Amino acid sequence: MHQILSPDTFDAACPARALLTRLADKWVMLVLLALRTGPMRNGALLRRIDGLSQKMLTQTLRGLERDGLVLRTMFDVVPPHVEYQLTEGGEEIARLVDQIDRWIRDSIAGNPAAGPAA
Amino acid sequence: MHQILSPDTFDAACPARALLTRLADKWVMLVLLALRTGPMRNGALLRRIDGLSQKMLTQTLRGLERDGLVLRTMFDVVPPHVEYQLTEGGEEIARLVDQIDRWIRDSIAGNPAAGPAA
DNA sequence: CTGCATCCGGTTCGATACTG
DNA sequence: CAGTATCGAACCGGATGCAG
Repeated sequence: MHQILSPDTFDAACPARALLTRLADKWVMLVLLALRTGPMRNGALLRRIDGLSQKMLTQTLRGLERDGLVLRTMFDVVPPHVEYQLTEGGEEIARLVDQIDRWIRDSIAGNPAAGPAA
Repeated sequence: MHQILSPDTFDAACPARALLTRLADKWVMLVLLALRTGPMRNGALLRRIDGLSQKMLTQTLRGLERDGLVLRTMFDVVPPHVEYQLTEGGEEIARLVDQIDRWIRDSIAGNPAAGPAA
């Protein structure tokens, strides 16, 4: 277990680090942000996130599902209709990711030339 | 520019998304967390973050430096002495990353069996 | 519409050896 | 101690084709 304010090493075997590592992925972040506006279908996510392929979307959603951050709801109709939404935990994380995103955008707005650097 | 609460797509060319994407990396997150305790040397970071190679550390630090989140200080002595520390912006981001980390650890502590899922 | 299986090129990454 | 250079292996990720 790694924790701040202690001299502990960040053990690769730590379950918390494993999860953090899974979240540390660009598609994961973008999907979490996208889902903040509400439940969405596969196609909608695909259309909304530029550059995201079907393969990576499915893979990302499955991972988020396994980690309990996203809920998948299947409506048994034809043609198939599937919706994805954030769980409570997912919303918590997504909120924090959004804060990072906001900080970045504010930061860039303030320094149009470069990144966050002065 | 992508932003929450708007129907905008998450444009791959958006500078904010580019930066978010760079932060969405496991070593970046871990290094930011590690540096929260204060300035650190190359070797210390290497020792502290299990599984981190010299190559990836350098690469990660260079990236964070370019984005203005980490400051590199070189003391001109032999043997060489270099210290890395968070900038103001770096601390902001690191704080948010730490909140994600905390949430994860609390969540796991509450549900030892599985992940964040209920 | 949703999603899986396969292929395969590009990138990443770790190990090692070397420099100042 | 800090960092670079090189190389081969592993992984990632997109394209395509197929299925329920």
